[in-house]
Amino acid sequence: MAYRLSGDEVDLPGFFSDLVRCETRLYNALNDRLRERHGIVTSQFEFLRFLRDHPGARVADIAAEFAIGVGATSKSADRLEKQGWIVRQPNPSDRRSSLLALTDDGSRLVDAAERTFTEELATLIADTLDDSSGAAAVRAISKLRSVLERDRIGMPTG
Amino acid sequence: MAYRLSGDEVDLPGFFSDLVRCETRLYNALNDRLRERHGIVTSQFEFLRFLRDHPGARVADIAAEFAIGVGATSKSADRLEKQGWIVRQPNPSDRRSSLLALTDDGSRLVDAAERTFTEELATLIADTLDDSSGAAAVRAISKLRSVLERDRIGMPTG
DNA sequence: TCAATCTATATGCCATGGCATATAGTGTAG
DNA sequence: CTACACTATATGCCATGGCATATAGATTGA
Repeated sequence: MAYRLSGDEVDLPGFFSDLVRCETRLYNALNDRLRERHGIVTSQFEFLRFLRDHPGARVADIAAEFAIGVGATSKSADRLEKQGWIVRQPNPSDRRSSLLALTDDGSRLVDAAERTFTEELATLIADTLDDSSGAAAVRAISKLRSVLERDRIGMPTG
Repeated sequence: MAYRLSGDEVDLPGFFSDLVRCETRLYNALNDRLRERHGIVTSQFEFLRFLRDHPGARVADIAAEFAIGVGATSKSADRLEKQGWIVRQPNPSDRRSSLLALTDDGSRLVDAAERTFTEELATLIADTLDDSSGAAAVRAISKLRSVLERDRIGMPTG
């Protein structure tokens, strides 16, 4: 026991519950606001924002980013394309895949939705995280994400 | 600006992305392991564990705990009941609702699954969170959950 | 009492995601 | 060149959850 000096052992199942509950409630609250103001939900906003920041991404790139299956990503792209917010452009270097890009409408939508998203998120969590413990939490979650991504934890099969 | 002394301002959208990505990957990884060993997924494990720790809970209690709709909760209970892991017992003080409880099979299942869950979770995150920043993160997420629940943020309508 | 109202749950329809599989296109060994 | 393995995406079926609505039971005010 000489090497177990810290009092930092944590209740991991309790932490996991807290993490999931926070995520659910924040997602729900952001959904409500984005739906009411822009007719989209948070997952769609995240998809569009990623595409704005990574133009020409392929379906597989998006699936990897969000740790969802490529099938689900393809269907999600179908729906956004049907709404006229994104387009599939032929990929000159590989005809199996398409390069995805925002339309002008999609571009306007994501910029407007981002303002709502940022504002709502600030009202939801800024006060609670605005101390040194909050800053530590932000760093720790960022590190956890890096580790999970590095080790390719929790990638769906399809 | 005299009162803005700290350098702790955080990138809230970045934090939200990290939080969601962690949750997704952890949930996926736990799903894989629980499915392979016990034939259930994480949401079912959480439902059963809550019922073990709150015997006689009603559908509405479970919906509130997990911040999901009562309709979804009712359907989830249907599926668990069909598997023989829970039962709906008549509520003597209100015939509109039932008191939910684990069967013996459900009880055995949740205990076995809990061992898998705890073990897998430790493998996934113990190392990363085992420092003072991790402990701070655990406290901050716990506090955030409390605030969100206190303010009833992100409760679905139905 | 009893009508109006409220509450708890169940159910239907829709959207989304997982997983399995199909299909088209790529790369490669020979 | 060409068969064979591999890869990227699309699609079908299923499970799950949101939201709207239906229904039974509880509550309340006159």
